[in-house]
Amino acid sequence: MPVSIVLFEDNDRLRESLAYLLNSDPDYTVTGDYNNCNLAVDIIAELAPDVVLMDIDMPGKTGISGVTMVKQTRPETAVIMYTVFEDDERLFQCLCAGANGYLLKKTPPARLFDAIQEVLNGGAPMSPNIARKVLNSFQQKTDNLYNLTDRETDVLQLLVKGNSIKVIADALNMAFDTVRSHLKKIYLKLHVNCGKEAIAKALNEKLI
Amino acid sequence: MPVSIVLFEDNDRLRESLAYLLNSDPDYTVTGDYNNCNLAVDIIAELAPDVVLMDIDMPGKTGISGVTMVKQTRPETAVIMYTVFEDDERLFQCLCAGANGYLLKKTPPARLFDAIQEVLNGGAPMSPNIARKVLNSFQQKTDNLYNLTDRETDVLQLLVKGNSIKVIADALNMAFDTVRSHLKKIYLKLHVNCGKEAIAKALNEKLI
DNA sequence: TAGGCTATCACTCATTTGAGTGATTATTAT
DNA sequence: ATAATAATCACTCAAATGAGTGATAGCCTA
Repeated sequence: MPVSIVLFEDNDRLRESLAYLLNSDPDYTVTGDYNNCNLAVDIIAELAPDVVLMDIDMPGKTGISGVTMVKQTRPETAVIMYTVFEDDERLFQCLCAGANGYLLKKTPPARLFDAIQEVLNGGAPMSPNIARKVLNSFQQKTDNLYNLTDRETDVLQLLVKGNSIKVIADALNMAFDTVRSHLKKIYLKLHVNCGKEAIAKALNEKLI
Repeated sequence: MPVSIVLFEDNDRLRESLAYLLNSDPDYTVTGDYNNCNLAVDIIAELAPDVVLMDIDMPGKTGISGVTMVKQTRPETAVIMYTVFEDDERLFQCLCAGANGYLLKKTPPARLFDAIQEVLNGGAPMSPNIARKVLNSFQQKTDNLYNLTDRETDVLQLLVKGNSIKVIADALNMAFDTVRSHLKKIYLKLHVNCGKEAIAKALNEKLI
């Protein structure tokens, strides 16, 4: 049985040529193609495709919510984004929504067959730039963006683990009021007003 | 000028056959091969290779600290992990250390040339399983692991942004004491003792 | 050597928070 | 119909925290 594919792509010419290309190989069959993903839930439930190729910028719902809908309806359907966008914002939104691959439209069309095979074999096809961005996102290290001193960093690290001032003081062998003194400077430097905000900022921006 | 490559791999037979394979193509040259990465800093500083192939399990320092050393010494050298390990633990440690690619040893050797080209072109070659794991890591949403109710989730979301009880109460149109009531249940369910710990746990485990 | 930065500690005061206890209402499940 | 759960609100009390102010000592630099 050929691999069944559904396309969501608002550029009619592109969508039709993609369908033509994929259908030209008997191992693949496009069972549906749409210029928006507003009804993605019903479509996916009905067609139950193996693979979805999803554009991002479409009238109505974006491809990002498209991924969410597909995955909620049928998690086993593999979704490959197919878009011109390579900004971090949209990229990571798609990944968080559950995309299984991310190809830029400059990808040579022949590579689509490889990508579909790859995703069916449990892989995650990505354009080179995209893969690099994804890997880079793991390299934390904000080069001490807020100019915290060594001691302030010590205090912040313990604070972020949820320790109270008293415990931090014990752990670092300093007086209770010294910790509070450091905390005040930390809050100033991070532009926050309390420990809770500092923890949130430190974790979100990987300052620790 | 051929692409210069350094190998760190403690299996002598494998290392030698890799070197032989890569040297067989005049576009590539292995300028050094080592059975451990203890002296990686000096080696990289001296040889300044374009690409490093790095094993993980080696006598002395692991390939994980190997990546760190290479990247600290010469960030522009691309490091491709080449290992049998595909556990999340080591994988993400390597990525955080700055690895630019991650290939499993079951990769067909011919694919090494592609991978090296890919990494030189700003890509991030990964074995399919690895790429999938990496993408999956973005799908947060621990399916309500701690059985928080809808309202508790509302409160936690606001808490995590650093809001005070008073602000949360206003935002959710509930009484101050209602928020405190929800917070107590949240702390119970998360097994924490205070808001700071709750924030840390929520962010670390992506509960929100 | 004078000024700046860091690390240290102290004291006050008002606010915030955690913990304990208890209660009402509505919805859901058995 | 009864029990369980969720959501709501109230009150107390002690502890933790933030903000303000100030001080001392060591180190580095201009």
